Amino acid sequence: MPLPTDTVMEDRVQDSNIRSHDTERNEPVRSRWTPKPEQILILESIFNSGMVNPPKDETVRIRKLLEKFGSVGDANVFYWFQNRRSRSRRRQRQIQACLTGEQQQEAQPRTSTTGGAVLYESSSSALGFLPSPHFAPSPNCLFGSSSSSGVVGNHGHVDDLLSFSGQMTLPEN
Amino acid sequence: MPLPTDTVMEDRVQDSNIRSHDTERNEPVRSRWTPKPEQILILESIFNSGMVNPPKDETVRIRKLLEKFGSVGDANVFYWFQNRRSRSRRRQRQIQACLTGEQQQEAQPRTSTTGGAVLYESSSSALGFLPSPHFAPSPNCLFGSSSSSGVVGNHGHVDDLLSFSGQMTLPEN
DNA sequence: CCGATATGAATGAACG
DNA sequence: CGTTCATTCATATCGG
Repeated sequence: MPLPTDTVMEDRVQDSNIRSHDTERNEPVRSRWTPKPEQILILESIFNSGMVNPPKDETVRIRKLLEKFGSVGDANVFYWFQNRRSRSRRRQRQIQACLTGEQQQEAQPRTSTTGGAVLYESSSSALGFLPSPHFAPSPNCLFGSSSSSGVVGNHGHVDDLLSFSGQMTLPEN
Repeated sequence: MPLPTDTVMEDRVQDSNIRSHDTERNEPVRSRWTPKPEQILILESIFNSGMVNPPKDETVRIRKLLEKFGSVGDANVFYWFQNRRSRSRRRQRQIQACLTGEQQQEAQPRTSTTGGAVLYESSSSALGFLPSPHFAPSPNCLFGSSSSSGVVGNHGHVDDLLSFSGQMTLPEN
């Protein structure tokens, strides 16, 4: 079937106008985008509907949709889906690893490779996302590691490292 | 002169990070290369100098230069330039798209693909870049903020909001 | 006030 | 070269 293999998306990196102009005095000016409940609802709907990796076109459409409930940029939508995918995946992998650690169950032949062509991952299967709300992290496999410390006073001196050529042109941006 | 020029670039300021990345001696086993500020400066300089696609030879040279400030491989340099180009490109396109809504600007002087040569980007302007901290680059077409939580009177038709199919598994919030 | 967690944003690395 | 994944950083929110 002619899937819109447009695959021309990837639109992140927009200007994150932080604390620019608070349209409303009730707005505590957030530094980063905070999706409103309605927006989250929409996004999750789409994601759970199977569209885990919307093409550029769809991304824009989604953004326009979300915009009705609050300012949002294409990049935000893009990031949201990316993080969502990544997160879901990681969760599953962790859970799997958790189980395999004791069962060593072989049940994942490559996961069909992410780079295959998974544009619309069919969530018809029982997997893809976890319907469970917030299950307590498995106390067995998960371990919090507070890796603090690491104060390093590095940095050498920037000698004459700019001895290339002085063209110094600021092309973009 | 603190003129809010459009001097922008993805300045990621994460100096006060905890687990710093000391190179020699105490390597906290870093999975991927994290360029140090000095290295970034060098790379950025070169890039802004017009050399957006350094040949192998130059890559090696650059790598050796960077090595003075921390471990780095040729591949890292190579990847860095690739990502840099890609990102710059995307930025422009996004900005352009932003403007197209007003000016319908048609311009993309597709730099001739020099095959595998150096390819000095010609989109050079006359300006020196300044390592400015994180700041709002070019605020153009972007959102602002919004509030209105809860039910919103959809003054703009929500179209087929749930045309994707609402399976909503509602997390827990 | 401080620490842990959740999540948006950035970017290095790799795939096609 | 364009797109996607994985890892990391930064900030918000919560809980003590």
